[in-house]
Amino acid sequence: MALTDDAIAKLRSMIQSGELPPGARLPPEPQLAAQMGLSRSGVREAVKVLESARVLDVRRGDGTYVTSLAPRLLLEGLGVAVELLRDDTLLEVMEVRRMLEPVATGMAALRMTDTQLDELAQILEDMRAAADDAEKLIQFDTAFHHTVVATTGNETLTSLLDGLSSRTLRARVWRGLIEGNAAHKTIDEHHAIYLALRSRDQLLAHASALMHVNTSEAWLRTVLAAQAAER
Amino acid sequence: MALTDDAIAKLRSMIQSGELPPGARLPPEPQLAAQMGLSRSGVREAVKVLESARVLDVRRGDGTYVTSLAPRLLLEGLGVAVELLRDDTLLEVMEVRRMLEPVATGMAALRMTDTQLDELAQILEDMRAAADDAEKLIQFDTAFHHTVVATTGNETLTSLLDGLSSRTLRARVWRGLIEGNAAHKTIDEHHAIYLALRSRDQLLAHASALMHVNTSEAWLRTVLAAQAAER
DNA sequence: CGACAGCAAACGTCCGATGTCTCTATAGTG
DNA sequence: CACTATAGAGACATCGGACGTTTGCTGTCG
Repeated sequence: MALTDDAIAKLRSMIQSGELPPGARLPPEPQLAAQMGLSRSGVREAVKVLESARVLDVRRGDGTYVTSLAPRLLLEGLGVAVELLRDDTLLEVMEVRRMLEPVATGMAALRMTDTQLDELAQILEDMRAAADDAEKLIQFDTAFHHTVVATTGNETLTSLLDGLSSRTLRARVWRGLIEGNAAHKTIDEHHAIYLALRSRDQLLAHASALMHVNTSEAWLRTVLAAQAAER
Repeated sequence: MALTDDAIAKLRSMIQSGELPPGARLPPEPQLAAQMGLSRSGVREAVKVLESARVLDVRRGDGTYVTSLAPRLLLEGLGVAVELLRDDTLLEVMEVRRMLEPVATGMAALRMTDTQLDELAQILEDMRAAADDAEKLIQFDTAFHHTVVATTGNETLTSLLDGLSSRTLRARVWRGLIEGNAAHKTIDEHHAIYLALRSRDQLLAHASALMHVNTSEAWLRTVLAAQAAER
């Protein structure tokens, strides 16, 4: 096919070139169709694709606008992509986290403010209180890591790591952790990371984060193996 | 809106649940429309979105199929996302590369075969021969880093790093490098990485890769600053 | 047995109509 | 005068059908 894909490419290049800057409003669909030489249907498909990529923001009854193009938006798709990866490639994802998250945590140790540390302490407390509630544990776990990475001030990095730790991936790991009575130990690992961050010790933060991701990876392996055995 | 997005979500969940495994063929569009309770137009938009995300493969005259869902496909979108990032966030991307690529290169040092090393040597030679041809330099530069990272055997990692080093980003850096008469020095950096890999020295590989990314980052800063000054 | 023509199925594209939502300007009201 | 309710215009959402083009298959013919 060509027409619709051409339209997608054309819109993308108009945005990339600055002809359609963030916040700009696109012409109405019929007009856009005329400009690009295809029917409104084709334009709608093209717009829909860019909307799903968070490049365009379609407001019904109003018009279509270019988003802010912030990393947090454009990299959102990474999360859904990871959700669709097959089981055997999840270990690859975990390996990337293992490479990236410790470095990011180490960097966070250098930049974290007292306020942010207190925030972490609060999350840690919540986690302890959540005990065996898998749902809440996952939620606080997500918040913990997000908060740590976010303090690097690098939104791209944060979005990437958020995406790599998709919800279903986290859920699987925690399912294993809880069933294996390792939730408590894992919460302690978070505490260790917290302590390293509070002492602004980059190396220790790096090491504790690596230990932690390693634990997650191990449990993911367990869960995947158990699941494979079921068949 | 709801109908089309519901359809997207429904298709995605059918794929994620394994109801539509890789390679599976979807029902024809009209039938799909009936199943999901919307018109063919809506189905087409949904399919188009998933096709652009490399989740579905639409073959005209034949039918629509689920792709292999390989990381290389699903993470392809990262590249186009990075292409659309605004200039001020490119430095964030570079910072992520700076964190990830050295680790990956270090890992490659442990796993690289002699054949792969020879391949690298060839690329290096090509690079030297390309001299001032920016186009070729970019191409060989891309090949060099891709080859190194690919030897980690981690397709997810490879796709991520490929995506982070988008073509336009590379092009900008090299433009700066050439205009600044630093192309030769940069090629030497590649040589240093190569030597570290050949001696299977993980730490040295890590260090040389960091030095190299750092150089790229510095030139990106220069290019961005020069561009900002133009206005 | 192989090549070719024809057919059926499926996607690509277009068109026009109608529904629904938003924004805005206007008229009305206290 | 300020505020509110409302009517209308504009824009996207969805639908239904029609027609073109491509692909894969199949049955026939040499």
